Amino acid sequence: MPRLDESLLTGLPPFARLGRPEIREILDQAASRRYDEGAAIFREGHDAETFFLLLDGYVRVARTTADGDQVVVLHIAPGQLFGIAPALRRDTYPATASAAAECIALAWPVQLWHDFAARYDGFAAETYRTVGQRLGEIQGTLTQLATQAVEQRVADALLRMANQSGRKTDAGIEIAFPVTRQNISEMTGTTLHTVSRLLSAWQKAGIVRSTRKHIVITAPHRLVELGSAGGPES
Amino acid sequence: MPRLDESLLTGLPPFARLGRPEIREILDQAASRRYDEGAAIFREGHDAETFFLLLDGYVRVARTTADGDQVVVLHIAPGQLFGIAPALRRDTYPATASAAAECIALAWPVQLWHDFAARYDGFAAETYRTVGQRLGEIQGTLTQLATQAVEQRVADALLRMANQSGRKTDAGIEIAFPVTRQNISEMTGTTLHTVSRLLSAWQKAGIVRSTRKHIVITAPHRLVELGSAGGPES
DNA sequence: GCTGAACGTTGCTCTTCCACAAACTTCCGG
DNA sequence: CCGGAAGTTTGTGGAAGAGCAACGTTCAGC
Repeated sequence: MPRLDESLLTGLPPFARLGRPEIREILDQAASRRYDEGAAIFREGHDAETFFLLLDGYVRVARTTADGDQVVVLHIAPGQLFGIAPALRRDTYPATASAAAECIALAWPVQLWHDFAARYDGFAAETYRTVGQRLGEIQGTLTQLATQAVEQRVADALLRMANQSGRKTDAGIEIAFPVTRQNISEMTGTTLHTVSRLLSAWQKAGIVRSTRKHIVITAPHRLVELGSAGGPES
Repeated sequence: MPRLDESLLTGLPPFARLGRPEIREILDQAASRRYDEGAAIFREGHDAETFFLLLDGYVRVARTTADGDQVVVLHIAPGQLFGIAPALRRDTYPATASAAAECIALAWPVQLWHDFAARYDGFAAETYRTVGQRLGEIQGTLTQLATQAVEQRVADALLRMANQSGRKTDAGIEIAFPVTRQNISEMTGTTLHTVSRLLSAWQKAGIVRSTRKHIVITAPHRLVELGSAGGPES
């Protein structure tokens, strides 16, 4: 296995306060793994044996209900830790993670988590900051699901993805990983049919352009109007 | 102020591994506070200056949307820590907490949190376990909201409250704190009207008995049927 | 014992969105 | 180049549940 380069970790929040030697130590204990698009990284309920740092790609975290429905809880962007069950003293993963696009991740055995937390300054703090952010994000999604209409939720879901992973192109903001209508429906608690209709309508209105698994937002401001409140008030 | 008795904390998970002298230390730094039913304990977005342990009563944690809707995220039962923003490196509360029933809580200034975590064995670990549990709970609510019909969500909300705070009476399981239809609708993302109709129907069917702000579940198993799957499959 | 406020019930209407269905397009492997 | 799989589009009911409205009930304060 090629030796991993230290620049992979420098600058990332959990390791921000560390010097090269510490980063070297951490890297030397990591395994690098690759996942094809759609591949499962870990599954809900399984023993949490590993925690991860996403180097490249996007990870989708989802839960499955008793009757087989999927609900997408959040997305992980490059540079973030995930599968951090040990930080919350869980010995089992609370959700399923799969590669939304082809992914490269570093993996460490859970036992090392407490080591890292004890030994490396800022590591635990940053991890918990991340947990806090995700908790907030999930609460936000919950709130939206409870109060907003479908159109607003879908608009917001698009904007959230664009914010977290948007690539600016000449045509507008492009969501950087493959997304199906089905995926979006799983994020917003609706059906792929409804999502398809909304996207078609928005495309006709010039707000988005979409092809198979691929969405570009051409008029973000109009989507914001749709999402945050409902139609433009009188 | 009367000196607080050590028995208040012995046996509670965050302090389980501590001896009397440590518990004494912790208590001596605590302020005891009382809140009337409905009183706000802290508000979303305000500076997190204090964290709490609920001794008696029930706390409702909610978020408010831009257009004034409330969404109840979870309930806190006696013996649990809450307002633990510092554990997640937040300097502001992510939600609003108010007393669902009259409450007695211990309060400490946030600065002490890191002290406690560093000095007292098991304190941080137990706190994070709690965070993990709540995260799981919220994910569960999210999943339900995204996939289940209103009737099932309301049934489940009742059962959750009964599980967490149920008092067994001769008539059935009684929810130990005051709940309005409005409250339930805020937990389930529906309207008080719909909740009222459901409760009426269930009362006619002999599943619950309810009076003003007060609910007794007389046939929990039938509610479980309603919640977990939908009507009894052929 | 009144009065007003908070809480609860119920009927009706109307919209939203799901369910079902069928066809079409894009993509990939052989 | 062909065939199938995966993803998408569009149409047509129909049902669930929100919105609106009006009225009834319980309770606390004076």
